[in-house]
Amino acid sequence: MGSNIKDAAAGETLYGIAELAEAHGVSQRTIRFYEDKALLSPRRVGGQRVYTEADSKRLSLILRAKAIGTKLSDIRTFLELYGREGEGRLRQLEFVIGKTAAEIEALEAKKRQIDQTLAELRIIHDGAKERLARRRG
Amino acid sequence: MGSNIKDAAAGETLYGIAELAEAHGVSQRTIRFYEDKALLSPRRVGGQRVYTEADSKRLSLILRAKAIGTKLSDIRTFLELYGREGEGRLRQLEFVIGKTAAEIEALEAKKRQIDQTLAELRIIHDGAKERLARRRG
DNA sequence: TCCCACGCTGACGTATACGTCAAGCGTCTC
DNA sequence: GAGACGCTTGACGTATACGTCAGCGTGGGA
Repeated sequence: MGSNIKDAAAGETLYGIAELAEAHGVSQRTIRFYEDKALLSPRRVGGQRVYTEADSKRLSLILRAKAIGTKLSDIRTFLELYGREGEGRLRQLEFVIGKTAAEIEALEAKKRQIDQTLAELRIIHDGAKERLARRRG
Repeated sequence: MGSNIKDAAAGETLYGIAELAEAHGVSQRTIRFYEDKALLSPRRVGGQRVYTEADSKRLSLILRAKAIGTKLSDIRTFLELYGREGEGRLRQLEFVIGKTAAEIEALEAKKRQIDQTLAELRIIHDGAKERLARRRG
């Protein structure tokens, strides 16, 4: 039972949209939305979407990128980089190098901002804890 | 002469909305929007908004929080914590401690995600650079 | 004195990221 | 074979974070 599609002829593991949604903790609507945005492009079996392990990992990437505040449109261009990464054309390589460098810099800047905010939060947190302790002590 | 309001009676430095917007690199509309959302509440002088240094710092906080992906509504509750932080009532202290702890944890999780993404990006980046070097070498 | 730059408010528009609802089709089950 | 599910598409709705535009008021310089 479970609707996992594992044919006798041991192919790779495939998933239906319900499973994928469940596994990643997102709604089916969200997954279809990502498909509209060309972030995912599952195979179709009689009209129904069928996802591979690769699709699943891709979705993980998407969700992680989203979690750190990357726009879906940016995520899309990045996934294209991933895809093209294997190709060797010069212009493409330069493009990839530039894009990744820029993104790396942006993320490191974000980390610095987070660190600064963390520092402030800890001051407030620790201060409040101390005052609480004094009141009780 | 810039419209900086510095009266003879050396009070604190005050800013008009244009200056504040310029200084922080945001639009006036954005600043008014934040006021609608109760993130800022400048004094009024004959209907016009007048901002203090404190307002300016507050705006910095808001913008940094936004940059790391915090929703404006969350930023607002956090600014309220900042404000109340001085008070000593027990329930408030506990509230602040809980909220800040949760936020600290969330930010650290975000940092971990960023680190993971950074690692992946560096692999792609370095790989592309290497292939580029080989082609040219 | 007149006019323009600046600021204010309010209404409406836009982009992003989904949620919700309706209607239809295929299949599984009793 | 009749529901009951599950999945599909399409249309419309919603929340967030602003941008844009119109219309009005005010103060200061030519």
